[in-house]
Amino acid sequence: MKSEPSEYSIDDLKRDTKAPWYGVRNYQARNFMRDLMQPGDAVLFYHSSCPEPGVAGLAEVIGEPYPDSTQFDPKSPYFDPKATKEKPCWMLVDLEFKKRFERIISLAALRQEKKLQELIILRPGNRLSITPVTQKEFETIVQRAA
DNA sequence: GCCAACGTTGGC
DNA sequence: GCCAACGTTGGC
Repeated sequence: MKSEPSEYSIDDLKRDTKAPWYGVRNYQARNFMRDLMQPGDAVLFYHSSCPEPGVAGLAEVIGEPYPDSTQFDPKSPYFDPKATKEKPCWMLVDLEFKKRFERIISLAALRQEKKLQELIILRPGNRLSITPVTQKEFETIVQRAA
């Protein structure tokens, strides 16, 4: 899951311990979250749009997906006039902090790893803020942090 | 349903 | 700040 550290970083999650992942407004990313995520799932926390983009740590999904309340709030930048409480459009999950890597696993390092050639986030032009990762990809990345 | 214009993302 | 790659919007 991507986040701009100037908005919300792994250190923010460490401080808060838990956080709702609100503000996803892309259908494909929402579908991954809604259809694939389950409590207990491990999450790679990725810092984007920053001096050193890369995987900054680990989190865990701690509940079923549920409606993102910011879509109903006219004062929120994530307000969506098409959404109603009867028919919510956008979902979120709650995350719990697990680990902050001592060093960021940089995007450059991810690109150098042959086992990660299929990683969605490395595909040209990919901008999705939430993407699935295979078990092997996950293990390869976590090993790099050791 | 097509497509041009526009907005956003995100690395560099 | 630039720019490529998308996604979204809205006229037709």
